[in-house]
This record gives sequence, structure tokens and C-alpha cells, in this order.
Amino acid sequence: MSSNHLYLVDGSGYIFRAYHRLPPLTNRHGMPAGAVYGFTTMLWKLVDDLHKADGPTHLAVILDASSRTFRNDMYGAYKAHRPPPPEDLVPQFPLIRTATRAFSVPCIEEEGLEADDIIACYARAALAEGWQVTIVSSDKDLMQLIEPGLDMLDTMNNRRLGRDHVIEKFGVPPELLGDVLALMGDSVDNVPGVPGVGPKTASQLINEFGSLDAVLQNAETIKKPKLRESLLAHADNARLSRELVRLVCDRPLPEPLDALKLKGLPPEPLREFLAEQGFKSLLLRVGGEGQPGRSVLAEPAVAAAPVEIPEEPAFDHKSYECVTSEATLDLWITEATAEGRVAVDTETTHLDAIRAELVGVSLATASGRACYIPFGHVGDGLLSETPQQLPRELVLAKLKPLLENPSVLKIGQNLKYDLILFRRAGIDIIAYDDTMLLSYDLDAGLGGHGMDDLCKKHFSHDTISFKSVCGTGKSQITFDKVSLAQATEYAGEDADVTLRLWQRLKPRLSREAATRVYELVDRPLLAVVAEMEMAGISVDRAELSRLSADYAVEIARLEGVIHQAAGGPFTIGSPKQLGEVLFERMGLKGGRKGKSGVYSTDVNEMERLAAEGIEVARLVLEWRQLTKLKSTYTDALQQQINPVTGRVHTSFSMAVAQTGRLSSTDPNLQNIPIRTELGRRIRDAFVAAPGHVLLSADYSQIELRLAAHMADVPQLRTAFAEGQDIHNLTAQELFGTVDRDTRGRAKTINFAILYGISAFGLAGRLGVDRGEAQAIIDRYFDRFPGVRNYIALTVGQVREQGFVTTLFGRKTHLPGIKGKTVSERQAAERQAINAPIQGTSADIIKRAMVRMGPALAAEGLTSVKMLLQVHDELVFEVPEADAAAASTVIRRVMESAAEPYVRLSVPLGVEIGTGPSWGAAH
DNA sequence: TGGTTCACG
DNA sequence: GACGTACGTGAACCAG
Repeated sequence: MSSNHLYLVDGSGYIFRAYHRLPPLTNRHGMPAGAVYGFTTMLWKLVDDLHKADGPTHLAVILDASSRTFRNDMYGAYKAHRPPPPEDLVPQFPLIRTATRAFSVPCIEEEGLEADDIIACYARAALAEGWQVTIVSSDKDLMQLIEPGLDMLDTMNNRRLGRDHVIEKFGVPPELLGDVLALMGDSVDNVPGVPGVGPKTASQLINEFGSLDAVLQNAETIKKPKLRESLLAHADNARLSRELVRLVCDRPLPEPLDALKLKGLPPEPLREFLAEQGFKSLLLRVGGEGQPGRSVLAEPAVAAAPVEIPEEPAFDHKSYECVTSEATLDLWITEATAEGRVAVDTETTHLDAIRAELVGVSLATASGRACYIPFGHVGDGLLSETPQQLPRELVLAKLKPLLENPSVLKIGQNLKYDLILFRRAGIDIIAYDDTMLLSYDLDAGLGGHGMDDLCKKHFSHDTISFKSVCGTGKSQITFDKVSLAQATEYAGEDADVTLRLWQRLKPRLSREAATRVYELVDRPLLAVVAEMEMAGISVDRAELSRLSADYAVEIARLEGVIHQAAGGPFTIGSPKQLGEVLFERMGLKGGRKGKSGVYSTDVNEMERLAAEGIEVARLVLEWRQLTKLKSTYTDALQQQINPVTGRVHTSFSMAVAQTGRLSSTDPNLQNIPIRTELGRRIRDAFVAAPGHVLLSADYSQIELRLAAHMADVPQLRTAFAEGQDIHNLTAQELFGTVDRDTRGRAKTINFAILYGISAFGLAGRLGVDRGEAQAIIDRYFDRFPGVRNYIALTVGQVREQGFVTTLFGRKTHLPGIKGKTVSERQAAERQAINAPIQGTSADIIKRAMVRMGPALAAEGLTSVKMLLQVHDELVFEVPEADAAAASTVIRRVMESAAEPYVRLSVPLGVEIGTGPSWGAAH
């Protein structure tokens, strides 16, 4: 006997009832949420009953996918006059899906079928396997399904409904209920039935004659004249009604029964959902905190009125106040507190937040109203003495309560920088917005998001340039040497502009459906990335130095050989000289390229020559690799070690990449070599602190998985679900055979798809002619028609709207789609194909990063530090003893990072390694 | 400053 | 028939 027990929740039915039975609650943001709250508690109780006697082992929520079904084809008026759902219930419908996903419970809906039918199909299939079935609903139509092994549960009053209930209520057993319902009809659903026949008469008739058919056949014998006439006149309607109430139970299951297995409560997605909804009491049950946040669940898709641009004063540098007395400082702080929001900007001695020292802080409380509070100015040591200013400790002590006040919103431009500086001064900024990120999430692809760009774009105003204040080049001074008068104009303007930008950008967020990606991804990520930058990573200087020396010896040797072969010394690193030496002095074959008229000497060209047996070409390639490694990595990294922390602190740019990725600078730690053995050695120089290990966690082939999901390619989805080798599968589909050659070609093609394919490009990479490449592409599209469809839809979308979006709603604008030249437009098309995939991958890992800290903390793993992100990889520093426990949490958070807002039809795979160095952790 | 090359995903 | 030709980054170097 099977101990499986499947619970099928009639989601749509539930919320209609919950809506009418529960008080009209709203969530923290004034959005109606009563039905969702009821649904959430109900689902919670069910999931919690896992393994209890008679509790579920398998669970699914079933929803109506569409209003049109086969019943409309049978009878046009079916459900035609159903009143529209109440206005404050409508926005709750999509939340039902989100709530369900937050519990990691499957949410099933199918075009053309009503929820009742899907429930019937699952019930039938589960009973056939010998399972117990419980339908969570009190819908009368579903009661037709009751039989031994299947009951219903009314969660509103916690009643089990069985055969007895049906007999009591309708006077007939479940197997005859359909006949009764057909006679009764249903005015809400517009099932016609027979006029004048209600529940009492219907059950009486069925009991008397035994079935609907018998009733209709014997209608003439009925005594009551009115009833007899009505039955005779509406016999056809009764037969039609019988079909309308009959549940379909023979359709294929959208998800197999096993997929409905209940897994228990998943902490992160659930916590996020509850926090966003503001369901505080429920949140306490999962051990989350009631963090202030904004609801981002309902993105209003409504076309918005244009943003009103308030009257604003012109920019006036002279109006900004320089704060040098305690009393004035207090006034500004009081004003900012009363206002509830304040723009903040820091002035420092350095661009690098880890090394910079604070010099002053500027605040703005309204357009045109800003001040500068200097405390670290020293004068230039010649003409001006150290100016009169408030002491640093006093200013910071006064600012601390303001900056840490959760009910005053701090607004910054590139706030990550200021966050780090304040953190280093013992101040934790909470409750913040960042205008750079606002602009990034609204206008990615439409230009830069730096203050200067934004000010010009939104206010047609040129900010005071840093150059004009601090000079440039050799005579450049640090900000602490700038006069207070100049500093006040410059710093005051920065805060003023930031506040004005916020007023301009913030209201657009919800109008343009960017709230979700801002609130759920980029804004919370800012503090996480700041933390990572401060943590830094340890590198072994001696090891780098050894590598540099090794490389130097080899480079010198190669230079000698190359010069000798070339018949004289020249600058190998100069593409111009190298081209001339190879193609003129040595007379090799090759062509000019590009407008600059320089011979191409890139890898492809040199490899071509090397393959032809030209030894110099091979040596040049080797020389290039070594000089690259030495100058970019082994030499440069040693310079980048921070003398105070002894570690390397990169800076992650959060608003540069068009697709939503991070980028890394000073130094770039996202392009440390790994592909060649020689370069890989550099990774061994990235080491863990004593007593720790480095842990590297990689999403495996995340972009191909996302492509399989987004383009809906069943073969690829199945392959990922079953852990097959994806390139082998493609090789099999395209070439009918799998060997090293076809697998390699398939891999190239899979990547080509992600990047927006062209026959020419593929031909070049595969070394075949264009016709053959085109044939391969055609075959790919035939085998995976979803991909062709995805490309067509995406390109259509970008042409129409000018942007594409990720699964989380992140936009990439592609103005090039309306470009003048064909090549510009085609380039935009390729970007359009790639951006949603690359961008969704970026969204997912960012969400994992946001959740990682709390998830680790919940397991007591507070010493685990996240150090780096490399697009699909996260690198952590972990106390040796915590490695196993940390792996478990990290894997869980990364694999579930899309939930609950996005439910992927492919699993996300994560590979984890640990070791004393980054190299060893792979 | 722009062009070229090459390191990464 | 021409247009060009795989997506996203950052750093170092040369040459003007």
C-alpha cells in the first residue's frame, strides 16, 4: 500500500471565498492583501502538516490559466455573464502564484482547461497509483470526484467532506451529482439547466428515475404540468449542461506526480515574500526580521501619465552654505530629520574608497538648498593655512544619528562609495536610495549614469568639474587642499544635483515597472558589495614576485630569438611594427585591415601563420601571453596590495554593464587567468587567511539553462533536469552522432545561439563555408523551434519598444535598433537576443548575493565572508571548520535564488570547491 | 585619445 | 547588391 497522499488546492476557488470571508486587509503599502494573507496561512498549515497522519506528502496549487476553455466552444454563453471580480481582488491574483512559489510548491495551470479539470486529471492519476487524494476546496462541481480514497477539505472550517456530505447536501451520492447539477444549472457560470428546477427538485427527480437520461426519457410521465413542460422544452439544455459540468480527467499531466513532492519550508524565498508583503507575524515564524522595505510585488503595468516636472530653482553655486559652527550643523540636521529625506555626499582625498580619508560631507534638503560641512581640510601649506572648521569627531558624532535613523531616507549618487567611507568611520547608513542605481534600472543602455552625465541629461546643466577644482595631471591636488569657498560650491552642488535627480527619477520607478529589480536586486545589493570590497582578498606577494621573475627570464629569451629571426630589433608589442616586420620585411602573406591601415596581427592571424609553420608567429604569441600575464597580473597585483589591510580590494561597478552585470576595476579581479595552465598559476597566489579556506561556488552553464527555459526547448530542459551533457545532446540532435569533433562543434553552436547567431560568424568559428553554417543553423532551429521563436519574439519586441527585459524585469535599452546602418541595427538585434539571458543570469546571482548574508547568519556562520563575484561564480573565505556547513547554505541559496518571483523550468546547478587558494578551489 | 590586443564570463 | 559579422567587460601598451 502506498503511503503517498496528494493534496490538490483549488487556488482560484480559495481566494474568492477568502476574499468574501476575511476582512479587507491591506499590506504595509496599502495594497489589498486579505485574500493573499488567508491563502498564505492556509498553505503554510498544509505544508507544515507534511508527515503528519493524513497530512500531505505531495501538494500542488491549481489555477485557472485562461477564461476560455473547451466549454466555451460547446456553449458560447458559458460563464459569459459572470460578474467581474471585485476591484481590490484583481491585484491579488498574481500574488497567489508568488505565494505558492515562495513555499516551493508547484503552481499548475493549463491553457484551455479549468482548474477543476486539472484537479480531476491529477486525482484520477494519483488514485490509479494507489495514492490517497484530498482536494482542498468546497466547490460543488469537484464533489463529483469523491470516492473511496478521495475526500475534500474545507479549510475555512477545517471540515473533511466525503460521500456522506454529498448525500446530505444534494440527496444523491457523488456519482449521480453531475446529473443533479445539470438539472439545476448554475446562474453564475451560465450553465442553463432546466428552468424551475432547483436542488430539491433535481435530486428528487434523479432519485426517482435513477439518472438524467432516465428523467428526460420519462419526462412525459411526470405529473406536475409546469415541471413536465419545462423538462420537455429544455431537454437539450439539460444534456448540454450535463456535458458542461462533466470534469475532464483524461488529459496528460502538465507535471508528473513525482514533481509534486513536498519538500518542507524553504527559508529564503519564503522570508522574502513575507517581508515584502509585510506579513510580520508570519515572518516571525521563519525567524526573519521585519525589515523596512517597499512592496515590489505588483508592478503596475498601467500606462502612466508623464512625470510632472516641478518648478525648480536654477543652480546657484553661491547659495550653498559652509557649515563651521555647531549650531548651524544642528539646524541642518534638524531640518533633514524633519524632511524625512536628505541627499548626502562625501568629499575625500582619494577615488579609492578603501584608501580615501574623509574631508567633508555635503547635505541637501531641497532643490537649491545645500550645505557643506568641512572637517578635514588642511590648506595648501603655502598661501592658505589650515582653515577654521569643526572637528572631525564632532561632525561625525552629530551625523551618526541622522545617517543611522531608519526613518530618514539617505539619498546618494554612487552611494556605495560613501557607504564604505562612513562604515570605516563607524557609521552604518541604513534606509537609502542611490540615484545612480535608479538611473541604471530605468535607463540602462541610454548613456552613462555618473553624476555629470545625469545632470546634463536631466537638467541640461554642467556640474563644476573636479578638474577645475583640483587641477589635473602632475599639479593635481587632493580635495583636502581645496579652499573652503571652492569646496562648498563643488560639494554643495553635488548634493543638490543628487536630490534633484532623486525627485526626477524615483517617481518613474513604479510607472516604468522598474521597482522590482531596484528593490529586490540592485538597491539591497549595494550594501553587500560594499562589504565585499571592504573585505578584500589576500594575495601571496612572494608567489607573484616569483612568477614575475620567471616570466621576465622567458620574455627576454623570446625577444632575443624573435629579433634574430626578424633580422633586427623592433618593438614586438607594437602591432604596427610587428605587422611591417612580418608582412614586409619577412614577406609573409596577409592583408591589411581596418581604417588605420595597420596589418592585423591578432591571435587568429598569428595562429594561422603558426599553423603554416612560421616559427616567429608562434614565438610572438608566446611572448604576448607572457608579457600580458606579467604586466597585467603578476606585476600590477603586487602594486594593488593595500598597505593597511595587506589585501587587494577591487571596486565593483554596479551601473556600467548594459545587461545588469557587475564589472570589476582597480584591479579587475573578474579576468584573472584560468584558461591556460601558465596563467592559472596566478590564481594560486590568491590565498585564504590563516585557518581559512577559499570556497568557490559556480553556477554550471547558467546561461544555457536560462536559454532552455526562456526559449522553451523541451529536449534541453529534460537534459538539464536529468544531468545530461548538454553539448552531447546538441551534437546528437544536429549531427546524429557524438564524438569529440561533433561535441566541440555543438558547443560552439550553443554559444553562438546565446550571442545572436550569424551564418558568417559561425562559419568563421567552425571553419566551414557560409552555406554549411547556414544549413547547421537551419537544422538547429528545426530541432529546437523554441529558439527560433524566442529570437523572433525578442527582436520584434526590441523593434517595437526599443528595449528588452530579463525575467525579473530589468530593461536594456537598445537605441541602435533604429540606427542608420544595417550593421548597427543588426548589432542591436544580437544584443537584444543576448541581453535577456545574460541579464537574467546577472539578476539571479545578485539575488543570491543579497540573501547570502542572512542565510549564513541564520545558521550561525557569521565568520564566512563573501569576497568576489565573477558573473557566475562567488568566492568566499571560510573558517576551515565551517567549510561543509557553509557549502550547504551557499548551494541552497544559489540554487533557489530565482524563487519565488521566477520559477524556472530547469534546475540551477551549482558546483562547489574549496582549497587553500583560488586555484585550488576550482 | 583611439586603436589593438587579450584576460575573463 | 552593400553592409559587416558572436554577447558582455577592463587593462596595458603603442602611437599620434
